[in-house]
Amino acid sequence: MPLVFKNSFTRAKEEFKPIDDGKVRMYTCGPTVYGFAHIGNFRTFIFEDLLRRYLKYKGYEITHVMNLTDIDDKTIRDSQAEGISLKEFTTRYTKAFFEDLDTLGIERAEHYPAATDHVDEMVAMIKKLVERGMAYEVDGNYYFKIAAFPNYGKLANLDMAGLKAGARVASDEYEKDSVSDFALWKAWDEADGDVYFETEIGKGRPGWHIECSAMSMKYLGQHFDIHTGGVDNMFPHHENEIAQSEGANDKKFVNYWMHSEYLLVDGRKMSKSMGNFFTLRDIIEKGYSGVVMRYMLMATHYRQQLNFTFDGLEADRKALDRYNDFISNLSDYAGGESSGEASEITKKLLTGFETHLDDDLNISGALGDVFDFIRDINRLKAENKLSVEERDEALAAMRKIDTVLAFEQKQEMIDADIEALIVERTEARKSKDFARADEIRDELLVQGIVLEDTAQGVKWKRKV
RNA sequence: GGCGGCUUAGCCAAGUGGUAAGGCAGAGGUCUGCAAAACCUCCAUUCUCCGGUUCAAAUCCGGAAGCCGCCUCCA
Repeated sequence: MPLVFKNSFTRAKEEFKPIDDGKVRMYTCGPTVYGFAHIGNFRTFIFEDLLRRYLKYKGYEITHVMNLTDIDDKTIRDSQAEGISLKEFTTRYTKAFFEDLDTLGIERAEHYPAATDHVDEMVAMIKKLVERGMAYEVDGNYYFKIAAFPNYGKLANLDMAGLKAGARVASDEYEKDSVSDFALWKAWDEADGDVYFETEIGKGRPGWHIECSAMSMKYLGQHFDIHTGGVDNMFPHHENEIAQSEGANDKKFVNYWMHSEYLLVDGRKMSKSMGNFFTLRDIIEKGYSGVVMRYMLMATHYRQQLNFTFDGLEADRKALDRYNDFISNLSDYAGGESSGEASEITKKLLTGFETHLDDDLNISGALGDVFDFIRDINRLKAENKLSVEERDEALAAMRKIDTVLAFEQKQEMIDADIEALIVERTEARKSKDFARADEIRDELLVQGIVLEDTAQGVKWKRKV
């Protein structure tokens, strides 16, 4: 089965063929580190994690770059409001961002270049664009000349000639040749305070779009395989990246563009004024673990809008329990007689899982295969028709697909006092003191420990 | 005004021509302390509506309704 992706640029599903055999170079638009990232941001990062992990599963060697935007209007404004340096301010939120990635089980990219560390590369690129007649300077500001790039608008399918000069164009940009031209470099002004770079093209700071072009080129070359991001970045950001990169290099920039759809909350785009705005930290504080959020953000196909609700999160918690209970209970299973069916069932899981993910990361289909497998193996187990070898084969398959899903919860050691309570409860049950036993169980639940009385004795797990 | 997407069971969600995956909820059952947890079984003659093409349509074509988004802050 060939691996197929929907390419936003051609608007068609295409077989994935890397530029270099067995290797994938991909770029992802990362966060602007001026606050805690919200769950909509993480929907995109989870999609990219699924893509990355599945490419690795398929045996590709990945070079993945995610930029950190640590300079822009918002970072400057908010750091000044706090009276701390831009660096101190963005370092705080960069650290928080990596903590959040860990919470969600998102695998690290190979490179996380920060914009402020790559101003030289951006300046070089701007100079090149000016030399080639693709950019011009007005009062220390540099703009990209869209008229010099005939393909502009091709990604977003916009006809620039038909665009109206809308009310949203800022009035202070009157000096541009065309309202559509975008800033590559912003000359220093008083509002920037001590935030500026002294460079060959003057004192100022880079625009947002140029950083992704300059940094992707530095780490991935002028032409690479996959560029991802949220749909809202398609225009103008990615359109501008194409214009800058191809304008500077005269070479195709990216082979496959992949965009993830929006996350909505209660059917609407998140906004602070609507009261439906959540950071990952808000969700964690409400008692959900990162892996539940991971499941929710991942379980709906990346090109479908995902409506976030707490009811949905509860349902996902249960589904995730089923996944983890299966692995845990199967690991504890002592094995029985083989019925000869298990190998076929396990093979079906792997085939189905791969066939679905090969089809533009059809995760819902893949999860359907996983839950089919869980039911089929549980049935054999209930009838004692699963041998030790078959059990291990099934577990190995689950571990294999979990390198992509990363849903499995390893049960770390529990505290001595919790252990003592579990022992006390077992004693209480022996002496038929069920009131005390239930009291202890409820107490442990508050601490996030769920107990299960099985024929082989008591089991515990952490609530996810 | 221009461009794009979506509408499948109570909720979430796969399925792009061959007769409706999966999860949650619900019902029944196994185990058990008439418990919890876990596990098993059942649960859409039908895919927003109206036409059309076809031996065959949730899937293709035309039309209607509703919802979401993009058109220079935005994952």
